[in-house]
Amino acid sequence: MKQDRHDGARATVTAIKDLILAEHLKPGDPMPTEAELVDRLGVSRSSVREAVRTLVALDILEVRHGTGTFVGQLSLRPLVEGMVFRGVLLPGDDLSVLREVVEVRRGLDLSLAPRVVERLSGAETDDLRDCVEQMKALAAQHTTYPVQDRQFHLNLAERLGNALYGQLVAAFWDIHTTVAPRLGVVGQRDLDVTAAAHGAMLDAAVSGDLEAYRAAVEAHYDPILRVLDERHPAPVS
Amino acid sequence: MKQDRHDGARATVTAIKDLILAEHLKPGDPMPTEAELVDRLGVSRSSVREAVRTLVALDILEVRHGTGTFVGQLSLRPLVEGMVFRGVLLPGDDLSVLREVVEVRRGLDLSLAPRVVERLSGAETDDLRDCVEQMKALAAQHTTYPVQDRQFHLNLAERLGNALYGQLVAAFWDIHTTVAPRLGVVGQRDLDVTAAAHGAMLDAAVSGDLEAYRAAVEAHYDPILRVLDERHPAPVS
DNA sequence: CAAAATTTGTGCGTATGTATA
DNA sequence: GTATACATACGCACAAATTTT
Repeated sequence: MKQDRHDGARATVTAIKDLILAEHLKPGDPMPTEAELVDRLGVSRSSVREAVRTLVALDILEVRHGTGTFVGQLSLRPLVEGMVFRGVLLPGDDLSVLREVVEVRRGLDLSLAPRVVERLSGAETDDLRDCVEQMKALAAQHTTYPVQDRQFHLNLAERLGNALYGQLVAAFWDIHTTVAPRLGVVGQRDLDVTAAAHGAMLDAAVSGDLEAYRAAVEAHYDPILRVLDERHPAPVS
Repeated sequence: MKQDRHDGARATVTAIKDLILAEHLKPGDPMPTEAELVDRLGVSRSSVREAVRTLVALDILEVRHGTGTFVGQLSLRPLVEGMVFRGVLLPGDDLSVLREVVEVRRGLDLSLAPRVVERLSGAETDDLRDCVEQMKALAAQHTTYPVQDRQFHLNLAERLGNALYGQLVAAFWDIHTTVAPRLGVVGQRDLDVTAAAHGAMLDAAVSGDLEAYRAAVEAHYDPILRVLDERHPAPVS
């Protein structure tokens, strides 16, 4: 080892990670107690606790008060937390961070288009159909539908055989919907347009029309991008 | 408030975040000292330190020993660290995590294709040309070229007017190149193919040929995906 | 160059809150 | 309800790194 006695912080973090790998622990498995980690790693309680804090922040560990420490779910929650803070800290004159997030969301959906169409053409789509119907009904009452919106994109991503894609879609959905209200971007007026866009995406996908699906995705993100344009001209067309 | 005296951990984290927002601090700005945070937040030094650890893990804070604490760069480093650990912890029988990462990289590049072609057609591309030439030269000597590879994708993303896209591309490049060696995925035999694919991407972009660019992106990721296929059949075509 | 001041890093003891048996 | 095990919080003392005097 390069550092036996010193540099406890970083060394302890990697030591705990190595321990997880060496014991072949999986998400949800129990970790040794703090006291046992102190013994096995040869560092103080403070160092162990601070290292555990670091790993909890990354969702590599999970601590349940009074119960114990467990291997975390390795989710993208750290990405969401960091990007949300970035969004509110660096709004920019043109809400640039929020714009970039929306553009990434559109890019993710567009890059998934071929697979979505392939998977959904002629398939069972009751869950997605339900989401769209609820959205349209709520839009008619001038009510927002965040739950249905998120569920729609999640159900879509779940059918692709790539869990990471689904988690990225969900993560940027979370970032978007958390940052937008804090910056005063509401966009309540386009509820009908957005609900209809979801329906168009679904219709295009089940009928196997790739280009129509791509167009529907564009229409889905058009309202929010126009709201951002009203505040400041887009840096790109 | 539900927790006035207790729950110092989470409360202190948000208190520090609120402090950054209230003072309008930007990345790189100095933070109050630990002692001052103890006074202002009314919690113990241990709590402050653990909260700071959490924020350092998210790159919201940065600590320099003996100097002080500063606002962090809010980068995607936490995403990289988490995904790398996920990649080595959950390799799966089919190296599924690595496959998903590569597929996301391809998706990002494909979704950027229209913009790249628009921006590069007839533009100055000396830096990108240099990268490709160096790659080809190194490939001829059967040498890997990770630096040139990363630089190519970064230079590409930098021209798009969306910093987040560039950081995502760089982050998943880092994840890919960190995880692949640990799982024994080398792919040294396809150095020529990959170098040529970069050249083809550049040629297609400057000539404004969107479809040729898309094809070159596919060719770029084809070698690594074939290597993954050899170990286990792909879950999707 | 050297000493002092400042700031973060580490270790340890103790008291308290919380979940489980 | 009680006991036990565990995590959480606090405070102090000292070590290490950096900047300033």
